[in-house]
Amino acid sequence: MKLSTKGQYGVRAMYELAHSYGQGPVSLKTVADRQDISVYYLEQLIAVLRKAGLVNSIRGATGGYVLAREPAAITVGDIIRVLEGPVAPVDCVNDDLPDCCARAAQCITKQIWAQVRDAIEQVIDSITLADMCREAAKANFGEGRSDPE
Amino acid sequence: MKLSTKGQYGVRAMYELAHSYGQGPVSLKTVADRQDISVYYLEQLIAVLRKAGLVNSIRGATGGYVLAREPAAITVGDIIRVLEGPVAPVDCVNDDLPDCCARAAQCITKQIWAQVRDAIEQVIDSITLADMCREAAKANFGEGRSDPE
DNA sequence: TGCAAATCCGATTGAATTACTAGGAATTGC
DNA sequence: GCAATTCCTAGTAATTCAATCGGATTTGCA
Repeated sequence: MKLSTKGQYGVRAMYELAHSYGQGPVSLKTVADRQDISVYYLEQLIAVLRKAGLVNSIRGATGGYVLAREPAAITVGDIIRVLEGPVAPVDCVNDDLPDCCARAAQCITKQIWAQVRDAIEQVIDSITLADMCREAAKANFGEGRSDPE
Repeated sequence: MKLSTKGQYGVRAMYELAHSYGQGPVSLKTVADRQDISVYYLEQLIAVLRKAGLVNSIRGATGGYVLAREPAAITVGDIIRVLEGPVAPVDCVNDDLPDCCARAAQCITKQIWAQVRDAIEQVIDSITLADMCREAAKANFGEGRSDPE
């Protein structure tokens, strides 16, 4: 039941873009430095996010990345699904794979995994990047993360 | 966010033992046949469950396995934790690893993962093997799974 | 007493995944 | 034209997954 670093790093990187939303593109190097992530690795993750339409890129010298939508319109669930795939603990409750299990009909565990999936989705689909920014602003009242650069 | 087959098979195997609870030991071969699991593989999983005190074994010719507690006293969460480890989506909200992340203090994502963990736990810790047997009995009213052997 | 059925235990293995690392091409602001 | 950036592809060491196998030990039963 682990989330890989793809999802973890992805959410942190997207938060960083949300944090600077409206102030022009942010370079990957900046994001990587602020969140302690390898630039090379982050490069791959952001490519997936870009292809999924969650971020836009600006090439060239002062280029970087920008959220494709406003922070309030992107949820943690959006990011995780793009980077980790469907949030189904097992394939038989993954709607993208309708008939993956021959035992589905008589399987007693299927409804349990569906409940787990729903519980996870309810959390991650209700938290937006805007929510995260709000939380961070509240928490850092007077310390640390108010550095102007 | 996937559950490995360890957890899936483990829950199904434990359900099978619950299904025959009070009727003497059930051999691994029987469990494996009924749940379409490799006996060799299941052998490894049941060994873990035994060492964790969830099942007892009876060796010898008519031996097999028996739940160590009554079905109502074993939850899906018990089984998953034994076979898959702590249900923390990331290590920083795993209570067994107190100081695994230097960024914990200023990390905005930590509380999200804690919410995900809690949501999962609320589901799997509230479902017992007895619940599963009850559900199965309800569902199979008149079809299939009432085979006398 | 011996056979068969079972649990036990440890080793191996092919495939996939993870988390990077690296190299180099293309784009663009200054 | 140079430096900073995005873009694309490939490689790679380590780990985990999901079995598979061989053989030792225990025990019920004829």
